[in-house]
Amino acid sequence: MTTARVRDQYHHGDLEVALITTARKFVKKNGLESLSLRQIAHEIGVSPSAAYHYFPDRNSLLAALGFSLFEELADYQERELAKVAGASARAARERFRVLGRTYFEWAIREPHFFNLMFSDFCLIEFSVEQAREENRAYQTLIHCLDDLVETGSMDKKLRASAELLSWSVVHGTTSLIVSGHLDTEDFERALDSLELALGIRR
Amino acid sequence: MTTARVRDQYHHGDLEVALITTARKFVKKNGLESLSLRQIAHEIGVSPSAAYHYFPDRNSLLAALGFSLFEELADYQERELAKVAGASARAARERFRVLGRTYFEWAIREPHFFNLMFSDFCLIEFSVEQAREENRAYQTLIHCLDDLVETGSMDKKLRASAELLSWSVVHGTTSLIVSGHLDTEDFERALDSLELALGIRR
DNA sequence: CCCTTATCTGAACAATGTACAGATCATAGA
DNA sequence: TCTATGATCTGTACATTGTTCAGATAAGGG
Repeated sequence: MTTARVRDQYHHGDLEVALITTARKFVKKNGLESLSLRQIAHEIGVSPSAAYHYFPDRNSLLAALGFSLFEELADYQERELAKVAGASARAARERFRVLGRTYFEWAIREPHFFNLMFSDFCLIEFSVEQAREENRAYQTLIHCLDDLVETGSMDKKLRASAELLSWSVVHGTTSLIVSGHLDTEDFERALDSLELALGIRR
Repeated sequence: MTTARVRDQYHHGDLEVALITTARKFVKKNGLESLSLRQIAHEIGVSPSAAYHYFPDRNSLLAALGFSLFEELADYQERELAKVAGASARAARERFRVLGRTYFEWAIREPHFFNLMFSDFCLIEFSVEQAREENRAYQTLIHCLDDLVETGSMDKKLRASAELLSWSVVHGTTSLIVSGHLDTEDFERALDSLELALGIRR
């Protein structure tokens, strides 16, 4: 009785998460620019100024949403990685590609999310918390590269370069494709080139 | 007498470029979000609706600005590249780094410009014209890579991968640094790794 | 010199972010 | 169980924004 689909209580009960959830829905559909606090409030069935009890301004709501999206991405990646567990060289190589592909596919499926995550909005609040979240993905990458070395699938000499290079290539192509400067099929090509350059794949 | 610093004529004479120039100034200082057509018009000394004779809406002005920024970047890169002309292997390698560094430094010096260039605003109008502008930079890269192969500074086998990989790494690290996910010094490290991976440098 | 056309003005409108004073409720303490 | 305190939300208000449109103004060709 405390929560209600159509507002029938003076107190919402879960307004903070409702704000983020609804913001998520709007950003997903129309991107950042058109996002309106008033529309969100209206959708939830709450007054325009209610949001200011949880967020100092519109930017902060966007930042909070961005933060939650980093979590979502990391969750998604870990879920997909679990599907190709295994100690074999083949599994290690597959995990490397899956790690890149999930990043890319996430961005392609929800370009507005990707744009938000790397926009100005996600610069202020993020430092410790975001770093922690991102480290989750980064640690996964490190682990993945170590597996490649251990199974003899990657040139050991390039191991030190591999982290930064992999992340840059994956993020770079993704960003360029999302912004329309490269074609979709370029991603797999870039992944191939990356593997070749890192000495991965027999 | 046709142009005037302080408006004293009914007709401005050069309103279209004045709009872009002034927009450039505002974006440079405060980024995209805060850009206001009314402020621009006020700064120029013209009525708020005057802009609509040249641009259908605010987005189009931003797109036009973005387009001109791609030109600026290409100009800047070509200017810097000219400083390290030469047929030697050393010169070719230096050009490769300069090409990356100018991209990066441009973005670091004017992050708001970089954000605009790869934002949603620059997706609509750009297809033919932007492609041409970007090809200017891309052709430069191709030429640069060919020089590396010719002077024996790059593994020929990796030549095919090099274009996409180089652009992705340079754009990727730049984007991640501008958005605060990597540190500034990571760029040169990434460039080193890229060269190593491509077999460049003795 | 007039008249057509490009250029710009002025007033208007709806929507937005945000501030603030007050209403409403939930709950801890009596 | 009653009450007061604090958290939560409303209502109103304001300045600013993008955008529209009818009309004023100027430039330039016939």
